[in-house]
Amino acid sequence: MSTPERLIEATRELLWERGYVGTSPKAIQQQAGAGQGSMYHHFAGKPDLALAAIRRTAEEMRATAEGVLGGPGSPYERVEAYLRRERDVLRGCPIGRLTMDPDVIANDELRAPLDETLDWLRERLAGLVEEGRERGEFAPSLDGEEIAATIVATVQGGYVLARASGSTAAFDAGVRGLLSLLALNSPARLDG
Amino acid sequence: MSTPERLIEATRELLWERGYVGTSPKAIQQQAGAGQGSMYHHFAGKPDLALAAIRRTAEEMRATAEGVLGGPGSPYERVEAYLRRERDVLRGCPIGRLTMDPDVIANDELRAPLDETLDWLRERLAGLVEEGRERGEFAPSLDGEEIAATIVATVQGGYVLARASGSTAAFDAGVRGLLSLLALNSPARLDG
DNA sequence: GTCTATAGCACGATAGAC
DNA sequence: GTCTATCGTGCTATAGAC
Repeated sequence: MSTPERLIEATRELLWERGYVGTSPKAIQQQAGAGQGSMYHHFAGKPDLALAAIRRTAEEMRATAEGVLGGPGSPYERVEAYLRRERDVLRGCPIGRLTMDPDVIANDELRAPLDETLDWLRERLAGLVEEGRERGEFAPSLDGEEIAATIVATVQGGYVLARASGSTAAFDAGVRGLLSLLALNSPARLDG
Repeated sequence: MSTPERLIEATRELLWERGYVGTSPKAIQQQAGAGQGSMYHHFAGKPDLALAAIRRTAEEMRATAEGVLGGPGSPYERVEAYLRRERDVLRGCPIGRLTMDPDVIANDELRAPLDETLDWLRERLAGLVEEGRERGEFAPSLDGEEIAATIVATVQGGYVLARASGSTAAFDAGVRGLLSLLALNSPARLDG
């Protein structure tokens, strides 16, 4: 792996683990096995490197989500697959966690990938919910964009509950609760 | 206000704004208008001061939640009042945001208040949901603890969505979506 | 109780040799 | 491209005068 590659990967790991404020250039260099001068040769500085890392993580997250949301099954089944997909729950969401970082939020360039990714996810889910509503899988009174926001928020908040308690139980409970609510008024769903 | 008081309040503000990793003793001293020696006279160090600040914020959050959850109205109405209560959405949750702080999660003493507070909140809501279910306000198939986890997660995740987008819209959408799901199978609720 | 002084180290970045 | 050296600043904390 090339040095810029290793620097980006090291930054991705550290941003996930410790956030932007908690990640130092020195730590990145050590994790990447690269020297000081090497890092500053390939990147303008910490914000520049973080931007590359965040963009890659955002792309990866979109691809992972699309893999499930664009997969087989009815809209409800795909939403369920998204909610139940395997996650490193106690590590949290590598994109969502950055929203709590003051220096990321203060920098529009760093914030943009977060906004775009979560916005894309909500719109993707909203379309799926609308489709499911037309099929009678979801109650007609539901609003696709609102339910999509609830779904994404439940996942993001699930990470918070899990990390606070040091256990994945609360995340799983939140997901099960949401699925039970979504299954209401959906006779087909209560069969299985 | 006494010096220890001012130091705790300054720490609460900074922890909310910048998290534990992003908050320095120097910044605390400046915000509190206290000197270096003064801070170390009253507190053992940054973790000790943070613990006092976090405990106070946790207590305050419990009291605020109890004010709504223990208020007037049916269980559904009290859950709705909790979800719709005024919040400083773009600032995020002063307790929830700390779960993304690696140094807080690594320190059991600092993590404990977060765990206890969110756990209390979930149990309080779970009891309310169970009560509402017995009254026919919520579907019989729902599980109190699961729905409680979904409610708290929706709020915590709503903050994430709001901060990513720089707007409160997504938080509000998530709350409306959850309320519409909770109102399903509750004929009384669809009247109004 | 509060102050200033100082410690030892890490921060984020630049300079310039190789 | 990568290295070491260095910069000026800020970190967390201690010491000791007042």
